[in-house]
Amino acid sequence: MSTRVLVVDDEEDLCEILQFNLEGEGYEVDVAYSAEEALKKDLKSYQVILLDVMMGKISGFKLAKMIRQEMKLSVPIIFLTAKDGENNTLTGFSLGADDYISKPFSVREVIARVKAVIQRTRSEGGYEGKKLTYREFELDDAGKQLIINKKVIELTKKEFEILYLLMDNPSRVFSREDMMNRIWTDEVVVMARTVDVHVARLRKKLGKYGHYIRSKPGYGYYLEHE
Amino acid sequence: MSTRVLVVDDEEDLCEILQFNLEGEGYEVDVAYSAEEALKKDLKSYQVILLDVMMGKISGFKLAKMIRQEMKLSVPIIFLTAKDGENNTLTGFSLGADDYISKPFSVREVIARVKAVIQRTRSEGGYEGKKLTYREFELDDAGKQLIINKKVIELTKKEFEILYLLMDNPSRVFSREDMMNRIWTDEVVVMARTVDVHVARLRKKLGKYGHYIRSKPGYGYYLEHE
DNA sequence: GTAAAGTGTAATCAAAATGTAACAACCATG
DNA sequence: CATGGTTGTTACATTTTGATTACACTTTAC
Repeated sequence: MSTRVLVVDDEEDLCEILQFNLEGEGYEVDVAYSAEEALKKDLKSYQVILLDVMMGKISGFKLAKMIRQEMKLSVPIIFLTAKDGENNTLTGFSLGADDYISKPFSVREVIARVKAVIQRTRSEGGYEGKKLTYREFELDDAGKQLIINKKVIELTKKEFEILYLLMDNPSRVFSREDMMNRIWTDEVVVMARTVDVHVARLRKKLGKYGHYIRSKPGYGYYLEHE
Repeated sequence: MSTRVLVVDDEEDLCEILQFNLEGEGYEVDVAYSAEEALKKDLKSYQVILLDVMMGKISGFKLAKMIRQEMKLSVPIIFLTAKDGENNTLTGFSLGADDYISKPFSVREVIARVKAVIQRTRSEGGYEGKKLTYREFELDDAGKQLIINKKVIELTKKEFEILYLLMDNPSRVFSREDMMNRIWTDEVVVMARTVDVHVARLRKKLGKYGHYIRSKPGYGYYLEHE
């Protein structure tokens, strides 16, 4: 799942710069030039909202309050304020809070914040401690390990990601391309056969359960129906 | 009883951001844009007061003195100070269990402090000597030391914090970023490799138990399953 | 049944991640 | 203003993982 970010600011230049850079980081970026425009979006579909405090009729604060109080959304919000701070190097931390950045800010800084916020919400919400199960498999996301009948099986990152994908959507067939898109970042391009090799290694580690992962010739891989 | 917080600062944006975020944390937040305005409030009804040092006619310090000496209140005060190079004119300032944060700060930091202060005043008297154990490790939070088979091992602060984090969540994998965020809270940014070095030093002190701390390539560090 | 396409997997080399010593900066303390 | 302890960074050694290729084997299409 790609991470979606919404930028709400009436300065078009700024929006473009942010959009360009955040997209460069692999985020899917949407832009709104006013609070009204932002309200037309499906706000709950974003992982982070960057919000200018000073804007046309409806201020960023009002919008934030609407988002929180009326729409009852808990999307993390990062405020952009015009008060110029000097050098904001920042890394504070506390769970569940929004944040603010003073203009002028460096793009680097914004990206750092966005990453931090996403990181935080990831490890906070249902993501942490998430355990996927399929037959005798128990995939422990926090521990990045697989447990089969109380036995721990260590997986490499790629193996973990492949198994995670499959167990998250059992009985769905994933083409090699699907997997490449989901598991490998855009900059990295690998051969389709590479997927096969990883699946083979994963199967080997699964021992007698290896055949739970099945291949459908011409289509891809999937988990056998329970 | 809900926890009441008063924010006193002449920067309206900042006040709003703090109010918004603290309310998001479940606090009841009141705002005053000047010392005079603050004095009209029922100051003893707050559990914490966030106070800007630099403000109009009456400075934050003066207000604090009035609160402490004339009104004889012991409400915890957290000062917000403008960060200037030759700081520490503050260190001599000991009006009790107060705290101060330099601007520019991150909202997360403020919230963390507020939580800490409230926590502290709540559990006053009852000393919290939390002890974590994992296999033959016994981590004494009060003494900030590790005991293995009756033997005391002195740890540096960072070592202690890393071990504490791991022992508090055994078998969970912490990325270097996780650790940086949790352990280097203040406005310090360190390289990810710095975490590695600390882990290495910690392992060395743990001697033959060093391998209890394991690394998972691509993910981070965790405590070996017992 | 046979050819073509698709898949399984061992072996190999390259790349990434980790372990750690060494050094420099920092800081509290006497 | 030395001093020892702590901390952050770098550089290099080592380990682990990852990508590709080659060849054996299976499935599919006709």
